[in-house]
Amino acid sequence: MQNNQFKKSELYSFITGKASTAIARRLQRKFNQAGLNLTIEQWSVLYHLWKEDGISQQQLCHATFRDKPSMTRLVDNLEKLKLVKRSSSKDDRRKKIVSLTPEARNLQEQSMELANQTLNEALEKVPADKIDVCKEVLQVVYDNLT
Amino acid sequence: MQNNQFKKSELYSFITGKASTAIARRLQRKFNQAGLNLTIEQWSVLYHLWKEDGISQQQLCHATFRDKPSMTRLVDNLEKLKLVKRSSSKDDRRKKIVSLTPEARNLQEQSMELANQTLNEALEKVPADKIDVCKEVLQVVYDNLT
DNA sequence: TTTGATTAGTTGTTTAACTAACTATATGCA
DNA sequence: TGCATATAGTTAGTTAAACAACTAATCAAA
Repeated sequence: MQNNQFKKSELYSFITGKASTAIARRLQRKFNQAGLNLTIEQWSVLYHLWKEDGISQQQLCHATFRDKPSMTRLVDNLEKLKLVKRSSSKDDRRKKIVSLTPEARNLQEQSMELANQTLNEALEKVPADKIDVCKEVLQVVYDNLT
Repeated sequence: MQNNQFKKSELYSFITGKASTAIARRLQRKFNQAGLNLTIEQWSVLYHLWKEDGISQQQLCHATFRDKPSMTRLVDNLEKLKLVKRSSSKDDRRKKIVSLTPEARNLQEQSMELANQTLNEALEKVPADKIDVCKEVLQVVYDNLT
């Protein structure tokens, strides 16, 4: 079977996502050092809102690959930090629309710069073509399981 | 810069480890369906003990890429489940040696089979050479950051 | 229209991650 | 030897993830 060698040797670290854990820790440390009072999980929600503001919690669940209770609490905490506001959708009153505050917009440039730095450090000495293959494999894995 | 394209398009999902999250969720669901009362994190500790029984918590921290407080609680919970026992090292009384119980040894075969199934499902249609490249990239990322 | 199923979001509970602060033991050097 | 430092592990507090059970709103079909 084609994948046997992979499974035997690296099964565990693939499952536990050591690489992405390492990236997230590095980024979190950069946030803390920069005085950004923001968790990576909160940042990941803002990241999608910067791309498209005013989407529903459900859409954020899909974008961030988290379940509904997790998103409820993330939005709760972002609201406490005054970085987002909830409002009910006029089309569908079940939906809560999550919108960025000006304070959140001010965080975009700095936090994205730190994220880019982190990825540069993570991918140092990795050739672009290998990164592409890696991306592709991770995408297929994700698609296979969802 | 070589990595720009990567960063722009897939930065976020690389950081959040969507692929490894998907794998872990699938495996957890298999454990639950099989009636294995075990979290993936607990399993990851047992996994290393199956490879080498009777190592210290610190060694488990290194193997699983977790910090000391996390390991304290994981071992606490594994002890409650009667899957491991702590004992003090005779060489160094600061060290707690973690040892498998017979019950834990009984879980090895079944859980590893479910883990292998999960990886087969995850890596379906992914050619072996691409998996190798992906592994290599993830290893370099990990090494770059630790 | 009314009833049954679906969808959006919330709440409660358990487990885990991370930081900081702590205890206890071991080590190394003056 | 004695004291500073480092190491192993624990405890406390906050944030987050997963699951189940729940409320409220919408939709669809008889």
